[in-house]
Amino acid sequence: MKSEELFKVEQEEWIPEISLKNNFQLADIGLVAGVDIAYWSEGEADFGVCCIVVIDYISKQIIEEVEYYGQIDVPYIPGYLAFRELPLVKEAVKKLQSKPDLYMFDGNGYLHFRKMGIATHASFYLNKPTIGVAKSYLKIKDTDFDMPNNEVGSFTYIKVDGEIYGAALRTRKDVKPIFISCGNWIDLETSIIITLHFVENNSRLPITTRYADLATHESRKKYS
DNA sequence: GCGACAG
DNA sequence: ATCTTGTCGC
Repeated sequence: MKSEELFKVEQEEWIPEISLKNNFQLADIGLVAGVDIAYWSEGEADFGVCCIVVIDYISKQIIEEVEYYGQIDVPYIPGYLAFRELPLVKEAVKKLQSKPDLYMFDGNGYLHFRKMGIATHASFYLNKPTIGVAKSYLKIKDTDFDMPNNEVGSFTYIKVDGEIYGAALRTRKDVKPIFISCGNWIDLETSIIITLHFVENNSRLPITTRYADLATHESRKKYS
């Protein structure tokens, strides 16, 4: 499916259904936050720093940036990313002065073998809609994804046992797709529209996630 | 035991 | 995620 078609249905006949699935109206989205974490180690101890970058949906200007770093004592286990990263995320969120209407995570939401990736898990602490934006594919029950066409905005649904878990989205031509899934209180189509809205010409990632990623790299230099 | 494996 | 040089391309 192409993004132009998505926009069309989003603004026409799908609106009633969308409004049942989202707990908000797209037009009411003002501030969107990008969340990411970078790691380093000191001897035997592992440390991480979480950065949150808040961006205005319309102007795409950065409204606020916060960071929080600390020791990490939970190992990375595929499927359990939230338990490793959320402690830092929660502390970073406490430092926010602004109130984001939506959060975008580096990782999956519903596209997860227990339908509970970090984006979904985090939503219960944030009480805000969340979107999962992953750079690589987390395979669920031997389900491979279909490669979307090589055209900006093209995507393919990822179905497991007939149920849609997420989408492989081509955000830039000639560049690998990224994997979008619902975190919570938002539907997949709206998640894709918002993601594409924040993609610019220098990265396949939306600037929310991209800026948060760059910020963590800068923060790490200070602390390590 | 072997392979796969978001970040 | 992180360790890292050069290199191909817009």
